[in-house]
Amino acid sequence: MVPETPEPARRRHGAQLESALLTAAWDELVEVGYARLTMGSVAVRARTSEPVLYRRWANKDQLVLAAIEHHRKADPVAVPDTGTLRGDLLAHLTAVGETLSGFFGVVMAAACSGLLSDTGLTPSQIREQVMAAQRLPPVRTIYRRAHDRGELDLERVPAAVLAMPFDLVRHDLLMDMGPVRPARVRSIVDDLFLPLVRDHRTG
Amino acid sequence: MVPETPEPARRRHGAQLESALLTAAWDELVEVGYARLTMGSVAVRARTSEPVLYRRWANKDQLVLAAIEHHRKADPVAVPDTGTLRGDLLAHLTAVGETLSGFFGVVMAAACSGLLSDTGLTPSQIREQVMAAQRLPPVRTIYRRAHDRGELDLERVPAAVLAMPFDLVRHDLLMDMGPVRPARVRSIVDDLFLPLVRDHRTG
DNA sequence: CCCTTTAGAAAGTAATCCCTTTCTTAAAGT
DNA sequence: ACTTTAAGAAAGGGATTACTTTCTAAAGGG
Repeated sequence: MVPETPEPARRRHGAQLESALLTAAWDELVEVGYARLTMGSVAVRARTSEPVLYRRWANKDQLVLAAIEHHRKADPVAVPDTGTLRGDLLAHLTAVGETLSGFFGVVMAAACSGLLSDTGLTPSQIREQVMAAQRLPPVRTIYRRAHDRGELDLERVPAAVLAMPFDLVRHDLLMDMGPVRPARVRSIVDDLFLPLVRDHRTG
Repeated sequence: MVPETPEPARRRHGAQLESALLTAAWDELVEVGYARLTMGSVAVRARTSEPVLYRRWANKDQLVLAAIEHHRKADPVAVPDTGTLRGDLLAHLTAVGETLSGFFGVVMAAACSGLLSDTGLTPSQIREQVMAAQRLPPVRTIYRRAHDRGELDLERVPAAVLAMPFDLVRHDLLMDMGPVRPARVRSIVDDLFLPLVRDHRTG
């Protein structure tokens, strides 16, 4: 008689297990949202049990925050160097649109629906904390390079112009919850951003 | 001996009561968010009891949807006529920023955190349904008038340019959860929108 | 090969919350 | 004034869920 599914019963440990737990939590967050995510559902998805979660994170909020942080670090947004301001912007905005697809929506929803209970932070504080890392740093690099090439005068172009492409991509991510279409990225760069920069050319 | 707070025990009825219930639900939604809004908390805030709510709405989701709809109808966004494109835009964007402050964030959070359970709609469908009315109509009027005055050539200005001011205001509303600062509105109009429109002047 | 650690299963506790039922009585309609 | 409707209070059912407790046995370290 054949034993029914011997089931190796391998146990994961340490970093490997922790990563699996956080990935399971993130997937659950994306699929059903913060409110309907339960410790039980995360445990089942990770093929483990609840105490394994509670040994690592004190409560649901801590787990969700860790999952968000883990996902952000796992998928860094590319900052390519194409040699031109237009190329850099197209590439980076596209990367942002693809990598962060879903990210903002999920974080916003979590931040506004109940994440504030235990942490004691206001929704704004959570948003600021979680999104801060994505907001400015990579942009600066691109504009700096363009400035050094003479394509852009950082002193004369208004800050609102520099922020606008990223504000719009963020807007689309929040509103449509999916990746930003390539035609839209091109429109942002060619119809909106570049004409405004040309007005403030050095000279 | 004075009777301790005689408490007139007046009962509200019909439309007056219903409006009070929906207002209470909206306030609760803004203050604690969808997840932590309970039928009990709404009843207490409205100074009534839960059965009064259940006689009108079958469940929490229906109540929340009705509250959102009620709030939207109660505060229509103004579309003033100042005589110039710039004036119209400044006035209308400011009105949007004030009137819809909190609105988008609350709706997004609700739509993404649990509102989809009973309705069976996807988050995108709910967003589309609730936000559709605010997205395009008033804008057309303003641009139409500007076109007729010769300030704008609707045929030549890219759609992305026309949508941009409203996309940005919506972005700020979603990110900052508060009214948009006047300086920001001016910057959107003067630093971003008008320069782009000037490039496509008739003639 | 022993020993420490901890994964994973099972079961349970306490609290919350949606929603219902029942009853009294204040309004509205005629 | 009389009837009908529904507001408001009180109490509870039933389901979910965050979090705990206990126990067994598998992994890793020496």
